[in-house]
Amino acid sequence: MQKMEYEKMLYMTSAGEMPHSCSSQFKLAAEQFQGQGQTDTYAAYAYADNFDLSLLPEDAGIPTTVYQYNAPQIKIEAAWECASDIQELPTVTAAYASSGQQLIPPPPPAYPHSAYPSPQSSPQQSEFASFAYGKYNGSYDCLSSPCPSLDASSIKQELHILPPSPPESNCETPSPRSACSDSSSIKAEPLDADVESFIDLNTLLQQQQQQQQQQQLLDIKPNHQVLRECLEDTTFQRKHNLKPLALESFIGGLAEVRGDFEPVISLALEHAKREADAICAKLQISQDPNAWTAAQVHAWLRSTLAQFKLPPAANLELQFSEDGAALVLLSEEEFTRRLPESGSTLHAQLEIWKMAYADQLGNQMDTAPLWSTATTAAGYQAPNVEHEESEDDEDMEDMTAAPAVLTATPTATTTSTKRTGGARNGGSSHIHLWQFLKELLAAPQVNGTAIRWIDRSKGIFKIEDSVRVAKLWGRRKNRPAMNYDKLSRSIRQYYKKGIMKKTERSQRLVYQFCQPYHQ
DNA sequence: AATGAGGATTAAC
DNA sequence: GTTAATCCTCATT
Repeated sequence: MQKMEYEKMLYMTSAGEMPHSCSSQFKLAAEQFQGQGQTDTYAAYAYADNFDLSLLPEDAGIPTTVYQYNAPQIKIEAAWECASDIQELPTVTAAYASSGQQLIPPPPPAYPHSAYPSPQSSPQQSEFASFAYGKYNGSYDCLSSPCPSLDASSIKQELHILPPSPPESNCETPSPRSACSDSSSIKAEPLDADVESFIDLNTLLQQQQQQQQQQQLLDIKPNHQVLRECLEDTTFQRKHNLKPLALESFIGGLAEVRGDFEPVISLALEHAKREADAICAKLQISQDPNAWTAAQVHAWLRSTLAQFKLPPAANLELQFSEDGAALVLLSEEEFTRRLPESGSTLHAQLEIWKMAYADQLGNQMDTAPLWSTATTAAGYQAPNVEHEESEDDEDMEDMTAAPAVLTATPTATTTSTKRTGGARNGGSSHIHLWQFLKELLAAPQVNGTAIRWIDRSKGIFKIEDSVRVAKLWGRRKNRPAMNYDKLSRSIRQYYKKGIMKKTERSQRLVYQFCQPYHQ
């Protein structure tokens, strides 16, 4: 792993090699936080679109830790890139226990799962994508940094020192292109006492603009003199007690990467959820898009169009006759076909809603029992410590521990109490298996790498971890004895119902949604 | 051994 | 009646 691969990673996103799964809506959520902790000059370099690789020091001297400071943002994308390769989470949180860093005792986790971008959306899906790419572009160098000395707790500390956001100045629209002018119409009702900890997008946007200005200034400097100077400057490393990292440890570092970025993603998802809460309250609609009536779909569409300052659709009701359950099954292409100007944005936003709701369900399913076993008075107990009574939960516990770090912050202690923790199934036990599978496919923060799209346009997916998918299904249906044998039997029942089928060339664990169920 | 296919029965709604 | 869970046998990979 030398410079070549280093460069490859560095340009992975800009070269269009960003995995299809790295969705724009996730970036959308992620960029809500990009202002945080980004006051350091180095961050601007990591952002630079035209980051000159020739400026990088030779292999041995790559000051990888310089870019690690940008870790929270970078890892959001980076980790999804590698998420499919990370199955075994124990190493993730084991890092917390072994890092030697001072760890803040975690409160109950707000989010048991890491939040990964939906694999459904294409990079060109929305205008946010280019923005996000521009921002995070060139940041894959962080992938090469296992960050042994910068764990989530330090990230949290960075976030913690941010100036507090004015509680009433919410600009809740997640897109940077959506100004606050419309936000009054969707302003969050004080649904609970946690509103005051709301993240203020105004602040974030201002910080972001400052960074853009910084970047522009840098761009016009000949030979990237400032960049050179900063790359050679090690004060940053000393300041943060960072050590140069061996690129060879990249693979092993991915696990830690995942652990590190989860808090930020949880925060992003948290924000998305709060925004959704506010809109739900205003429109009097369910948080679950599947529950929307056609009229509520229209209300949501109009609200979202206004929110993003998109041209209002004259015949929205005619174009979208679906109810919520059908709406969530529409592809981005279908959205775009109906509304060329705004379809991708609407689809992306809907994906965020779905993700936020799925995350909430995940919390309802898993938070309470996991918290009690995974993070007790022992503090950061290494998750790979056996919990003999709950083998089924070990994968979830692993996902829970990392986000727990962040929940110590003022902005993230919020929903852990407001959720109906411990209420298993959350009233979603009527879900059909095919819907659940689509939900998993759309919410990899829940399923990890257990199931993924092979060819989304054709509705072909693969169950990568049959045991895990079966467990998740069993959890959802409150059927502890569920296994893949039973699950697959149900899937096979779908054959004659025309819901699913095996692919033309039958492959193990590969199934395909039939057309009406996958557009 | 894991997975796939499908029959049969049962339970929940 | 529908759907899924469960159990089963047998075939395939």
